[in-house]
Amino acid sequence: MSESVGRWLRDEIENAILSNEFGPGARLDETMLATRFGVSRTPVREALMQLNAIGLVDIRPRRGAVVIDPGPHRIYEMFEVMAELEGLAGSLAARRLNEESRDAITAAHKRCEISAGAGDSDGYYYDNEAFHKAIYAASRSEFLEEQCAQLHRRLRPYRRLQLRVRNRLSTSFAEHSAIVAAIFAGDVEQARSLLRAHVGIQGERFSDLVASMATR
Amino acid sequence: MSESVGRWLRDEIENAILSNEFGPGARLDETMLATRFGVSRTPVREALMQLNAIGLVDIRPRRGAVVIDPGPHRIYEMFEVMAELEGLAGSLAARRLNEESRDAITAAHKRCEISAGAGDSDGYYYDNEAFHKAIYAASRSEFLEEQCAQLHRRLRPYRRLQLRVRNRLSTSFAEHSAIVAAIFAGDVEQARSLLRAHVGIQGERFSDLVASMATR
DNA sequence: AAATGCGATCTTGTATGCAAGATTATTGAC
DNA sequence: GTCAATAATCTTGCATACAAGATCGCATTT
Repeated sequence: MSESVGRWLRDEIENAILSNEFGPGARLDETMLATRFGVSRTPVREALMQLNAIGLVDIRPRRGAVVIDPGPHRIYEMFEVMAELEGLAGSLAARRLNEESRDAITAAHKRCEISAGAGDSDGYYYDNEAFHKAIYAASRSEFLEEQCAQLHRRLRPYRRLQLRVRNRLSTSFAEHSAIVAAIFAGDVEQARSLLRAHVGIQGERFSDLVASMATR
Repeated sequence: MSESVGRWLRDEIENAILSNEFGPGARLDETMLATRFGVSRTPVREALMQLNAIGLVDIRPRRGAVVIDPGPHRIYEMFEVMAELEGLAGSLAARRLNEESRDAITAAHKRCEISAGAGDSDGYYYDNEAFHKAIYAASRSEFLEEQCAQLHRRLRPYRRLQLRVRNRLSTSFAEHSAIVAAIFAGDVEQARSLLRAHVGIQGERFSDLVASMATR
């Protein structure tokens, strides 16, 4: 609570959305949220506007805010863009690698190896996140890093769903190893295409997942 | 004024920033803005938060909002990402082209030809914008289209600066022609690399421009 | 019985008020 | 004369109040 109430509320509501407590299509009543969090409507409105700007909620004038439902197709589009941005990050990382970035990537990769070996799906989920963040940072492009982190965050729930798929952990880790090798070898184009494929496949697998769920 | 005051204010302040009336680093005093536009502080605050989310202003708790000064290096980073996204849009356009998109691109390209031939820098500026928007739309990826449009908008002022450079109009138009040919031929990789180069070069030229201005 | 019009109620959008932190000016000491 | 500390002022952040549009329900009509 050391920060302003508005920012705190934004994170709080964002988490509630990402953890599916407020599912897609849910109405976000200002008064309801205000009483729930014990604040007035003003900071609630501010939080909602920020979530609107991020793309998590839709605000229609005089009609309130609702949680956006991206739908499988749009989620696939988001993975497509994510793949491209990660590919760029990987290529820049391969070109500009320094010792600090190299160590950070190595450490994150090691942690992934441990959790993947243990079959710890939740653990791998977090370590995987750190691994990708290390690559963003290694690109040495602050803007790209921010864009990647933001999109990564929005895709979080779907990636989580994704890792539950059988054998995905070891496949993902094997891909990581190849990516690390390419970056460390300074192979710009290889790093780009491997990362693009790594993320892109996630998107495709995701839509498979959704499709299989929908037909049931 | 049919819309809400908040949205109107957001556009108003955004324009003031993009047209350099509020230059980089300028303090955006809430009360000042409120009296200037004849409204209360509440909608001003909302507008500022939206601009903060877009990335145009920086809001530090209890210390007010200031117009962000990206600096040449960060602007170059933004062009770098823009190049990648446009490349993706171009490749998707080449793969998914339909008659409607084809006509839209052709029409926009024709308008560019006319204004470029007339040496009309301002006219070309708008037609060029429409041309790129036509390619975003042709990608048939709504998410990508939105991302491109948003970044394109943020880079607007710098691109404008850019077109003043000598011979840039005819060079740009020639590049457009090659891009259109690649997309219409369905050459996915060619469309991607041409667009990437087209935008990327803008970024490089921009930093040249800034560097030459800075040394004076 | 279904549909449409009217009114009550609820929700959002904007304004204003008040408290707390930040900035600035003034005063005092060295 | 300069630096530091304290007080006054200003600005932001949150809460509350009020107005206007949207939603929902009821009644009336066809």
